[in-house]
Amino acid sequence: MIDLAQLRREPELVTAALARRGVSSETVASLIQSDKRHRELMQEAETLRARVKDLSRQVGEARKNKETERGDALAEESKQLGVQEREASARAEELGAEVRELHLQIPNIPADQAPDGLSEEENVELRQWWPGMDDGQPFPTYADHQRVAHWDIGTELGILDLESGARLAGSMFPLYRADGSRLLRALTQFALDAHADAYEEIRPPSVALTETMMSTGHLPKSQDDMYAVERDGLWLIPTAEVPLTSMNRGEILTEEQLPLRLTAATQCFRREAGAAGRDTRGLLRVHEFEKVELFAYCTPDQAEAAQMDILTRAETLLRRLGLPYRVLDLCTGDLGSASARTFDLEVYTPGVDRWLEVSSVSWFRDYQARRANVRYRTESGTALVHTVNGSGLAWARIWAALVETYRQADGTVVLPEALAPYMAGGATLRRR
RNA sequence: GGAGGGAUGGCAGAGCGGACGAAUGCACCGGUCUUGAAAACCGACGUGGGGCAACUCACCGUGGGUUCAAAUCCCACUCCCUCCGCCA
Repeated sequence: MIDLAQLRREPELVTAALARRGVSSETVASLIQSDKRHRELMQEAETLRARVKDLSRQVGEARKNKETERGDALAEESKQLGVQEREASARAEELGAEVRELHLQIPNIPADQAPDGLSEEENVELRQWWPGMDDGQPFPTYADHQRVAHWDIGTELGILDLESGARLAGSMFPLYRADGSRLLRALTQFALDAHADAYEEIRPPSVALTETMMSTGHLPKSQDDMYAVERDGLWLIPTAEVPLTSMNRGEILTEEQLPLRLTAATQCFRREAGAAGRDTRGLLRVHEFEKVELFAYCTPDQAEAAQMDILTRAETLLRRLGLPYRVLDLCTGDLGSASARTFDLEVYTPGVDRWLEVSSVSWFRDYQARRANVRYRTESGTALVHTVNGSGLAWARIWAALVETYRQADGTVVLPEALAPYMAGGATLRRR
């Protein structure tokens, strides 16, 4: 949620900033309007409430002094006022709900540095990297044996079984087997080890309460993209960002605890409603995937460095895996609604000849913290923390990139050095 | 799933219809004393909302209810503890 106090203080500035990401001034104006009216009604109700409390006190006093008649009269007066107070409170509450609803719908204010734009076409590519680039070599050229889609390689080597996955859970639920399954496990291990120096490893539940989903902004907005376990009021997490952001919900941290950095490997579940059909073959887009997430609560001053650290770590993993990638600075129109600034990492996959998003590194300012009510103690009181997060990395697409990039002429896949320690059965994937 | 007990400020813990936003102890912070520290003493000491301010409202697990008045009474739920059952 954006800061209502700021909206009241500098409405033009906020309106202009939100316009950069396509929020109409009418939307903002209606929130300002409702908020104002809400405060008026609230004051009205509170004044009445104060009078009821005062009269009640007097009733007690009168009765204590055995002034029965005066007590009864005061009680009666208070009772009348109570009726008015309840009405006023109900009106205020009604408008409060309206304000909240409008408030929840307003996306975050984009960072000044975020490039302007309306859609993903206007994202800015900051840089590319590929093996050998630092030695002045050109972007790799790929042989024919590398121009094979991962779903074909997977079937050929018996390491990816999409048919079985579909039989068990429906389409877009991949089933990995043999070396393919082990590769997935190796990747998680590889990444968690790489982040262990600065990030506490967390193994959170894979489901979350509605309340928890609310605090990250996934609900109610993205309800249709989430799997629900309705009977128990639970949702399958779409990313570890959900549990990590809410871990300290409602708490006040000390400044020494910050930046509080966490990492977690979890399954991620996404319904991808409406996405079926296009761009969904193989592992391009799946309902369940494994991901290592990096996350930090920090002070506003630490936020930029914290975001850069996550971006650097994600990039480092890609470099160690020897996979070409590019970094995009998302334009205002393509930012996730809670984000102030986001960098996407896209890996190049030669078999399907595409750039696939494998990480999205975002700075949320205090937008999520306000909803989750996570604060830290400052000299003069408390302040909301900033949150940043990003994947490091999402494995389904990395899996695809690896098998396509490292496919040999003989059809086997020879994995990069970095993974060797984690592939007990050998770094060469072959049919067994 | 069954029976019982519990949930109050950073922690411990009292309060069980009327000035309770809440005793007390500990912790933390400021001060006195001291060469310095400890001890002792004095003081401050929850969070959030509204208001220029005086001030005011909300919050004692959560949500409802009773009452002139609820931390306190009633109902439902959640979580924790003990015991029983089931179980990876």
